[in-house]
Amino acid sequence: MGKSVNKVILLGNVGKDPEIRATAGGTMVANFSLATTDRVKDQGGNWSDRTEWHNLVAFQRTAEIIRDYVKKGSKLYVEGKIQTRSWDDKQTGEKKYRTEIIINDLSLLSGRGEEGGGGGYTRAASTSSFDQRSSAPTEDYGQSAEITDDDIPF
Amino acid sequence: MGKSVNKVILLGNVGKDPEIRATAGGTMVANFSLATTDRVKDQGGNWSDRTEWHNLVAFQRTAEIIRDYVKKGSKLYVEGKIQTRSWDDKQTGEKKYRTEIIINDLSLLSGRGEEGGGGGYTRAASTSSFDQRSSAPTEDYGQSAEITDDDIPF
Amino acid sequence: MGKSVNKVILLGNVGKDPEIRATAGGTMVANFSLATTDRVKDQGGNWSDRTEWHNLVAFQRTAEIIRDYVKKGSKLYVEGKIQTRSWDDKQTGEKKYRTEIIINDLSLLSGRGEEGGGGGYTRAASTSSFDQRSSAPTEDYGQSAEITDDDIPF
Amino acid sequence: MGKSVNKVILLGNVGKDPEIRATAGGTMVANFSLATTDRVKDQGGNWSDRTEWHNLVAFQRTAEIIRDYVKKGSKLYVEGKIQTRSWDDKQTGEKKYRTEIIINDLSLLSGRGEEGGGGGYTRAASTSSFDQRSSAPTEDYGQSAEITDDDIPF
DNA sequence: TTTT
DNA sequence: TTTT
Repeated sequence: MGKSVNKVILLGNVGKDPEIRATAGGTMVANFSLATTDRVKDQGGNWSDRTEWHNLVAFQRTAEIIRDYVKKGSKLYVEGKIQTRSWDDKQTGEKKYRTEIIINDLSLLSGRGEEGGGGGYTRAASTSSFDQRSSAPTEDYGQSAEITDDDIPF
Repeated sequence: MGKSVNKVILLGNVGKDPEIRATAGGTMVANFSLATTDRVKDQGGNWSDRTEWHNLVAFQRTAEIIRDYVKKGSKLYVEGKIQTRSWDDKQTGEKKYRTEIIINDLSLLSGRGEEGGGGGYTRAASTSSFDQRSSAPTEDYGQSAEITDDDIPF
Repeated sequence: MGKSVNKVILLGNVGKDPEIRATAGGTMVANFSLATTDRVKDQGGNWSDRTEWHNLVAFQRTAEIIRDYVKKGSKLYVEGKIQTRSWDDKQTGEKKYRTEIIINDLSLLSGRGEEGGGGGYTRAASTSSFDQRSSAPTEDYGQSAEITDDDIPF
Repeated sequence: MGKSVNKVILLGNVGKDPEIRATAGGTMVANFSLATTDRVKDQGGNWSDRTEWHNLVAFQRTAEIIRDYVKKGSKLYVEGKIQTRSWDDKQTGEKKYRTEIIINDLSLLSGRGEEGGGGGYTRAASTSSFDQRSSAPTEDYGQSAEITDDDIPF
């Protein structure tokens, strides 16, 4: 039949310091919210910003990275999937839903203030780096490779 | 500061025929659910499928395309963004949330039964098609371009 | 510092039957081309289609799946990363480049003719499926959850 | 038939100050290279970094943004599509290929040194911001909404 | 609750 | 050519 795809890409800012817990079974869990902001036209036709808050969840090793490096205000790139959990509210007996993004991969782009533009989580920087190409491809194409109006795709 | 990113990519099957409406202001709206299925390990360590239902919403021209071509069972590729709306429940007075995917782009991959593997919505098939290259690039590289163990990135 | 991201998403049709090989080291490799088609405005201001051919490469288990299920004409969803290899042309002594998409994940959306709209590679369909919700969320929200003009994000 | 998809997502660092030109037809064009770095296992089984250089191209308004805000060292998030141009080399008569990423959308994440962690290109910050939800969803779910081992998707 |  |  072919697999399905459920993929989310977010780039935004963390709203609060993450909450770190462990389940009864001992799995590390990190919970936090991430804001993305959209420019939208409101009813009056004016542009304004609309902030969307996403509930993010990470497990195990990723949860540990979040515990160690992610704070309120951190700018984050996240890849994940959408998952909606449901339960019956004890008070009202109603079914309730909560949609969360389960993080598969993340990249810390910056933190607040003291962290400046860096301070990431990459463990044990590698010592050797091998590029297969010695020179930049930018240099090595002739006159004929220049983009002309014919190449413009619109 | 840099913009934020809120992007969703889904590939799955439509749960029911879409509901098509217009708002009071006359904007066409399409609502439907899309299932994606994940292979997960359950508590017993066995693999099983977990189906996730996503609430999709489309507006205007995209809503019309959905009205005309999308049915229960259709396989769809969708690009969109996550949006959570909230309101106060009239009965209980509680705040309720509903997370939806606002569709930006979609591709109909197949319908049910009679539509076989085709029958999409692309309007007015183009008559001319210009490929810049006449043959598949697969052919045109020499012996030295073959992948060797050194090229394997793992 | 934060990791970087190199991600490609393609949905298109396979140009020829894949070539399957093994490296000297015994790693299975699959090579094939995939076409995606863009609608672009040409110099005369007319809309036309521009087909882009991508060089895809897969290794190991993914290469085996491709060997078994992917054919000329197959419609495929692919996730991967961009990689450019280079070598010195034996004839001219020039540096040559070849950009390829290394497949990380794929979904077979249909095959040619006889396969109709299905016949994928998912092994051993699962017998149990647990949805946390029994019905489509589309049903279960009240009047107040309906989208109004105020909810439209443009 | 359904449309195809050709989408690239990159997050990396700019290798040199962009080159800004205009075509004969007056279209603004920006060219630059972006590095992404992958952690790969080499032949000896050791982890090392492999840097991939991508050729990026932007047109019109996006080219102007790049001219004004993107520099050598800038960290960038980019969305685009893959395009391979070809031409006949005047010297050797051989067919040559150059694969480029045509930028559709970008987000400046930071520059070097003096730019600190900000200084983006978003024009005319909006004055009003309307969130539909007054309080964080993080707070407002009961005990039963907590993630347990049953909720963990692996 | 974030960020500019 | 970048970045840590």
